[in-house]
Amino acid sequence: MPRSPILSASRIRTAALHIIDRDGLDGLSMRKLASELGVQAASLYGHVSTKDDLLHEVAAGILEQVDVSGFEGGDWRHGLRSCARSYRAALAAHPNIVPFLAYGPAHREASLRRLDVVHGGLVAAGWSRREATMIAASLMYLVFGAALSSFSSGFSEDQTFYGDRYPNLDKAHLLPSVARELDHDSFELALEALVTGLGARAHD
Amino acid sequence: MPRSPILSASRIRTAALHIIDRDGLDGLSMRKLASELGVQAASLYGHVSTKDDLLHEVAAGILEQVDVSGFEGGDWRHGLRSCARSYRAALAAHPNIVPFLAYGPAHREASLRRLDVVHGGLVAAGWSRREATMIAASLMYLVFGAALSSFSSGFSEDQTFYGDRYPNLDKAHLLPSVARELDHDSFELALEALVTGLGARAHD
DNA sequence: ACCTGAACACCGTTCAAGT
DNA sequence: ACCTGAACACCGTTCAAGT
Repeated sequence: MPRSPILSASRIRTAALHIIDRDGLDGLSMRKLASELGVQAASLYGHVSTKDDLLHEVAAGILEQVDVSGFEGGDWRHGLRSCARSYRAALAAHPNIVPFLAYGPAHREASLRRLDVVHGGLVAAGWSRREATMIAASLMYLVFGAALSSFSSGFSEDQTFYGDRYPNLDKAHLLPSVARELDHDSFELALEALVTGLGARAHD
Repeated sequence: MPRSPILSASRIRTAALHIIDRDGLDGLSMRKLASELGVQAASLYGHVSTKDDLLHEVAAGILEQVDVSGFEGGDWRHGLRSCARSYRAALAAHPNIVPFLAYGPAHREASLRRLDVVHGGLVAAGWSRREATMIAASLMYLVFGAALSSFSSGFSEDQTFYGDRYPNLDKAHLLPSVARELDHDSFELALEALVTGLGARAHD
């Protein structure tokens, strides 16, 4: 007979994220979550309205980590770079939830607030409102694409898996161990190319 | 008493993709799929080994549409542009399946074959094997990011939803009707910036 | 050869009931 | 106030049985 509550919304969120990190997005069920919290599934609904809602809350917690302050200096190149890196790091810390995060980010309060800052920073740097929107979108494409279709996930440790079917591909790059570093470098290359490419049409 | 089979693997794939397009990825269940084919759920398992397997087959059918022939001319800029556009178009035709497609594309035969062509084209144009891999990755990031975190999905028709909370955001850009065009233009901007940015370090 | 009916082990969610 | 037990309407998948 516990005098203080076992459950709380934040304890539930933490446990849910832990399960997602460990077992994947499909590995999270309300029953498993409850059992790991030492409780019955039905008990969760006193603190959380729905599974979907819980996921949105977990998602918001991750978005909260994204640091958008790089735009404060007035240098849009630095703002873009630092924001992109921070965003990517936040997503890479919890790769399994990215597919959910990517779904309808526009409705998310935390997402819009950050988008607003990026947009404002770009306009302050001389871009038109329309350009600012498109550049912010490009940034999102890159960040979510990198987090999602990441090279490091999905390659086989077994080199013979690829056989000789792909003559051009460098087999060494398909090793998961190499792929993590390659993912990082590819993201940096794409980010730098984007900033350089945008610079070619900048107003400064 | 039908003399010819009702079901076939391809009829099942077509119906599955139709349901995904209409009801979303979560809207596809084996029971619903069976019922729309006028059959019991168990019957599907004579033609398809598993739901996951079915999804992979549907995914392969979409990847098949991606045209990678733009690299044949030897112009890597044209190759990159045409491949990116074709890829994006293929994904945009079936946005609901993109989260699944993005998951572990590296294991997919169709995906690897196309990646091999892109890689070969880049190397033929003078990029190193490592650069070619990173550029191909960048391309994937952009394409999947654009297909997934697309602006056109997720914005509210209701302008008052956003209130005055986001002073910088141009409210007009949040309209779904405008967002589709904005998505296209943003993708083109990012693609052009990427090609330009890469050109700054090209070997030609 | 192809499809069905019934079953198994799961889901998310609700709600009266217990403490 | 907080948690439980049982139930409802779903899942994916298997398998003996029907034609």
